[in-house]
Amino acid sequence: MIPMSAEQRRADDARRILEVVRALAPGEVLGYGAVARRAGFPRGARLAARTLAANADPDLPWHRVLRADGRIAFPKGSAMFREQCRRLKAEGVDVREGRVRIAATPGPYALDRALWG
DNA sequence: GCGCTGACGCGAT
DNA sequence: CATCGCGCCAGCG
Repeated sequence: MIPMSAEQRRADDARRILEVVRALAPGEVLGYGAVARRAGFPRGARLAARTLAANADPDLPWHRVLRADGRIAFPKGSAMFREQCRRLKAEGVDVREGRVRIAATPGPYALDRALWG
């Protein structure tokens, strides 16, 4: 095993998380924990959140990541909250009261296709 | 090392 | 449903 500095490890973890987020198709939403699982971090919900918070890539579809219960993670009414709402609606996602009805989400997607698919 | 904090999750109430 | 509590993981003072 080649030793990796803590800094390199963080960068690598972030890269893996971002890779999963970038793979999300328009209208496909996923929870932070689900994103982390796909990236190989069984209990990395917070890692996913941190990674998105630090991200600067303007092309990253960060708005497709929600909390496990389908609600937007930002405080209701905040600038980020409104921005995420706007972006989701812009791609046809049904957002009501800052939350997405996962079960009713159209397309072949669901919240991580029932969390494990 | 210690405690607090957060774009979290989940079961219990 | 809405809340609470507690677990979890990193980062930071």
